[in-house]
Amino acid sequence: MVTLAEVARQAGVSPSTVSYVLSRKRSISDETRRKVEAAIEALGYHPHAGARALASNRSNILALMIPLRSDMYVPVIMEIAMAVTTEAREFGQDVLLLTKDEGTQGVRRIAGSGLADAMILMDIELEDDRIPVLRETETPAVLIGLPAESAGLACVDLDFEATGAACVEHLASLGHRDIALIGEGEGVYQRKTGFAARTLSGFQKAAAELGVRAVHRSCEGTYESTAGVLSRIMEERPHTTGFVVQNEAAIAPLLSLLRLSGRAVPEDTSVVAICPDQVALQASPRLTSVSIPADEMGRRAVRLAMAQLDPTDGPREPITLIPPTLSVRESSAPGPAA
Amino acid sequence: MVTLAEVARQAGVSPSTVSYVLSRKRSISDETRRKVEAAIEALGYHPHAGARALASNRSNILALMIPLRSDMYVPVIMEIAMAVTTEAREFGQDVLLLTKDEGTQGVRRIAGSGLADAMILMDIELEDDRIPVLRETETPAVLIGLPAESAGLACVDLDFEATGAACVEHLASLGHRDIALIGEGEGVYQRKTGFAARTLSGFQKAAAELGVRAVHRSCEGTYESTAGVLSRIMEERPHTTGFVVQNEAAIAPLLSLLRLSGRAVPEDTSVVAICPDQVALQASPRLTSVSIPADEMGRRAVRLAMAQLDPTDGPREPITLIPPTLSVRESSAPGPAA
DNA sequence: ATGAAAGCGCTAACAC
DNA sequence: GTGTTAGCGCTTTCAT
Repeated sequence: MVTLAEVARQAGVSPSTVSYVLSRKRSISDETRRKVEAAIEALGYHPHAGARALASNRSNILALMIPLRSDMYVPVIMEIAMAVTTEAREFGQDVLLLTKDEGTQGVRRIAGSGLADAMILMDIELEDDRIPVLRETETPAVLIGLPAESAGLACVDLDFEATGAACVEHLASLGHRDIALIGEGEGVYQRKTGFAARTLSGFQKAAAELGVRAVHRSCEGTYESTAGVLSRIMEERPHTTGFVVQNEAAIAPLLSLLRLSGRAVPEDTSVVAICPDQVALQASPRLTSVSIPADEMGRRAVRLAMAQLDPTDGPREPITLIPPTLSVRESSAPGPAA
Repeated sequence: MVTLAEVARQAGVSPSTVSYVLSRKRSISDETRRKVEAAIEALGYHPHAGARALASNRSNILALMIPLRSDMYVPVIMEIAMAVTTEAREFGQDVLLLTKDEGTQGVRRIAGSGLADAMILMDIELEDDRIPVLRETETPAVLIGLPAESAGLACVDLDFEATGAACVEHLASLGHRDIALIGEGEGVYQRKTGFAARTLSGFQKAAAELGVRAVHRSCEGTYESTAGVLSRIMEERPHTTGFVVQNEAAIAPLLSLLRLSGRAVPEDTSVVAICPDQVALQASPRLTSVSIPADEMGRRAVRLAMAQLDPTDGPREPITLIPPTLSVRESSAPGPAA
């Protein structure tokens, strides 16, 4: 193993100089810097992570806690994880992957061991039991999602309330008067993950304001359950011409079912999805959608985490709600003339 | 921060004793052990990861390198990552997430810094440039996938050759004489990831042996490309009654298209998928499939990695090919009587 | 069965 | 602009 001391010897300087060349915490003459860099290169030196963590009290690791098996659409989680990892590298940080089933124990372990400098938590429940531990241990942390009580915590999330409203507004502006929200599975609402409820709330408020008749049904996302939900909606509200789909798993079945029942999209029926762009683009027809900005959420989470570690103790903005972006594609068109 | 020294003082023993209680590397009297454990509990002590890594030359971290954006089905990657993480915890290890785009640099960085004790690499290409670096740096490593030259490397993968064959055998045994393989996108074959080619090879050999007419078409997985592939197959081989689908993204479009064209599954046409069980189960009808044993692959990879770290230097088995399991469900049925 | 003490490789005062 | 050196918290000989 190549050590900093060896690099120093090879370069003919002191160990601390090598350290300072690396950390840029003190000015170094060009000549010295060159010698050191040459030695580093020649020896293929990499600082020992553990030694550095011990001496500096900084591990340069961000812990990311993600759901083990989730109701949420897996690609979204994956995209967030990749965004976090990529952005973290920009700050010279690595990412440690933890599963949510480690729960409060996991948070304690990370906080206590100095394994990570900060934590990023996903799948936040309204009354998430990890939050008190975060507060108690004073671990720098960023939540992706919104808990009931977020005081003093950094949070990032899509503005789901505005998202629900945006979908209604789009359909209403096209002249649809009867619309339906095909939501997440029952479990998601009961686990109080917040986002589904917030979408629903925005959906209902906007519908009320715009005078649009709106129904909501939760849906498990299988072909059968989607078929059941769809037929119930069409029985109760035969004039429904607009659908908002929140459960990504239900998208394919819904399109397939509409096609089978002879309702053309977008000629007879409009569909607006809340899903990653990738999903909206690969469907046929390409879907009008509000995208889930997984990449941006992940990157922002990292930046908020880094801000907490930074000495420049700027006032931490408590909650970052990313405004929804609705992209009009091929699945929505003017509805029945009123 | 609670240190081992504080625990020692509180328990009235020496620091080394506390260390030995933790590592179980020396026998400790029951009484001493109890005192130490009580102190640990009372103080909420967690060993400092960096200090431990420095002193022991073991980080208790496994690095997992996964594709950033992949041709492979995302849920499979995710499931492997989760399996690795879960299994790693069983060995007291944590998982560091790296992206494949860090490439050989990433491998060098990890190997040189002692950040991880071993690496697990996914998305292995036939001539993967990370492999020489692994050899050169003598980093303990496990590959999930099969490179062209695997000498001296631990590998885990599904036996895709046998998988392709198993699908053919199943369809042949049901009396299908004309079958088609809807494969991965062109890119996957060209990037030489091996698994797609191995499946094809097994498919073709088995077909030849069993006297079944077989075609293969690559498919990007979008609705349009699936439609194109399907219509071309049906033009060229109108008697095709059996499909094997390897590209998971093509499953939903294929089922939808078959339904539209009036071919009932499984009455008129049989479909066998190569996909995670979860996907096979949520389709309608539930699909006969060879499952991708993501969980088992991840767990085995961890065990192989741990075996390399272990002093008990048992002979390392070079390649672990997991035999395919075909589960008969509702999408396959007897074909045309010959 | 337990203790004392020498590092592990790096950072960051404290010198100059 | 550079060197000297005292730790960081733990593991692990070497003693007893």
